Amino acid sequence: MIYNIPFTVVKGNFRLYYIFVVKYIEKLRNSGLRPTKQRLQICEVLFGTRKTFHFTINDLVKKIKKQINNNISLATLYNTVHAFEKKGYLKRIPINSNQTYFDTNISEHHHFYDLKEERLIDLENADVGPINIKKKINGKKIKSVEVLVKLED
Amino acid sequence: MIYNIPFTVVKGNFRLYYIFVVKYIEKLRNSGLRPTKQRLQICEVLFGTRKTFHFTINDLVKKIKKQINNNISLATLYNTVHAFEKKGYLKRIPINSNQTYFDTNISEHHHFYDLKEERLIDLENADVGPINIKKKINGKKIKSVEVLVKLED
DNA sequence: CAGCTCTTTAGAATCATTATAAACTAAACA
DNA sequence: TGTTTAGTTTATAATGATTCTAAAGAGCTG
Repeated sequence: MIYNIPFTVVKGNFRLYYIFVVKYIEKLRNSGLRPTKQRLQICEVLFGTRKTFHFTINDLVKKIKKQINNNISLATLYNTVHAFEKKGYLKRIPINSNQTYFDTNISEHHHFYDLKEERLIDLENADVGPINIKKKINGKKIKSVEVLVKLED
Repeated sequence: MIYNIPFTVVKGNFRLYYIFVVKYIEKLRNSGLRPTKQRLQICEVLFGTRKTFHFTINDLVKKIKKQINNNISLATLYNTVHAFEKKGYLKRIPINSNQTYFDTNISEHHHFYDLKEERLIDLENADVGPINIKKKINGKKIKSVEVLVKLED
């Protein structure tokens, strides 16, 4: 299959880049999302690094501005992040904050929240013993179990 | 000590009422908060029932309107709820929502969140097996461990 | 009662998020 | 390849929870 890459590569290794972009195109098509220029650029920023990370929409705005030679409207960032969340490519982190936090680490895991520094830290599943929920609510099943560990000095 | 109750009792048993109000006056004074008419009325709504409950500021507005023969400004509700949270009389529930949820149950416990009905349900500590956090962050200590169990049909 | 500080208040301001509706574009089809 | 269709992007407006402001009110101490 021939892929029509919807934007030009400004710098870097085109071949490698092409492979990555094709991967995202497949991913998006497979989940019924059209691989637009904006979505591919957002994929690159969110999923193009080895390390996973936490971010708010505001953080993403800054990352896009820094990494991409193009502006993406705020509405598109919201739409895309929400679409990715719905498809399971991102997770929303349950924490009280004026902004919503998302996580590119979609594995089952938990979080530390450093109250002083207002910083989230991953807590892998292996770092938390098994959690046994004894109570049952009839007609309902458990979709997820999320642990937030607040830290102080 | 003589207490000057800063508002009149509209209906009900005055004697019993007086005892409750005095209890709240002590509570507030002991934590450095002046026992104002508004704070006592809010105490009544939040702590005057046997059962604990979850609420948003918006819920509280409705409860106040229904139960108290007096209007309390929105700013005061925010101020008071935040003051009570700071003193440990209320807990903020870590959940993603456009509104902040508070809990009058300040015991160590967790929550179910019914995604379909958008409803919080208490999960007492005894309903959850012990949680063992194996990872340590140096210089930091654990302040709280909160579990959110999401439910689906 | 006087003086002081804390509290309440209405209304304005802020800020994240969502809605709108017009322009745009990927995909399907002729 | 051009046309059609449905999904997307965009600037901008609207919404809504929360916070700010500063002036008036009310506990508290002496």
